[in-house]
Amino acid sequence: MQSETTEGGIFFRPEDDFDPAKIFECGQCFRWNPDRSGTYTGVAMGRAVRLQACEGGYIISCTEKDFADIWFDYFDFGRHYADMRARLSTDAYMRAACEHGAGIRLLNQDKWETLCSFILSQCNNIGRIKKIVEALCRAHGDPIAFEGGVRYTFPSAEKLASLQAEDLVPLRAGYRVPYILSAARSVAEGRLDLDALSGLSFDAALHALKAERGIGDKVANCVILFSLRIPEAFPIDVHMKRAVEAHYGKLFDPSVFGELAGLAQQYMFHYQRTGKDPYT
DNA sequence: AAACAGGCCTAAA
DNA sequence: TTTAGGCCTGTT
Repeated sequence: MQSETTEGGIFFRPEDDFDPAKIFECGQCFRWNPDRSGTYTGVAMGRAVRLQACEGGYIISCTEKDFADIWFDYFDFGRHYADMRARLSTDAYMRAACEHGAGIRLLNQDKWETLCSFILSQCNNIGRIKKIVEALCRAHGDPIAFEGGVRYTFPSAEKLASLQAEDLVPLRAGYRVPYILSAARSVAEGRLDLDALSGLSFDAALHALKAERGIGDKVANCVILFSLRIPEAFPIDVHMKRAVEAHYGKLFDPSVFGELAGLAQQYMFHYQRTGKDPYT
């Protein structure tokens, strides 16, 4: 990947798929927002950054060290998405989904933030999830100075574990509050070691996550795919269920996509939500 | 107004 | 093993 220090941050030229709008709006993250010009600002990995398109590439407002140590991996620049799309284009439907989703990348996000955010996501729409997450960060995260204003980090599991349910009433997160507090305590007290999970098999990681209150198949698969980097995770929500059954029937097994299953899911999901699939 | 959201849990077949 | 109803809250 070509990158260099420039005015306002690091200039980089992605080798293949990189469409910020698709990456940030395809439902895998909740803390990136665009302005009118399509420039995104986000808070992730304990930092606030701006990502803007420019002639021939993009500029991200960070140091060279952070680009190498954090953002390269966060944006999954080590994998070749054009190749993976080609390998997933095994039938007319997947070809259409891959083409429609060209530019998507799977982010490698913070494990605890992903776990907590997707617990909050259950039975909620993206707008409300984002509001709840921002309220959580504003109230309990650490402030970061950013472009003359202030942003807030995602609060650590230890921080949340020190709170009571009544402290989180202002989030308006309802019955999900006890779930995130319980998860925070499991992580803070070492019963749930998220870093260790990423070294396990998919089945083992799934089993460990589902042992937590408030974490079922869907949330666990999101955590595994979006933060544990175990690529065969395949989250199935109501939209995915519809897409899968329409094209592959009720007996579909995501393992037919092997290690590309998670990415296949993203393309299918995005196509289902924003594309024009004549069969669903 | 009543139903429904990008699930999960529990109880009951 | 599968299914129904309830759950906080906000929106339609």
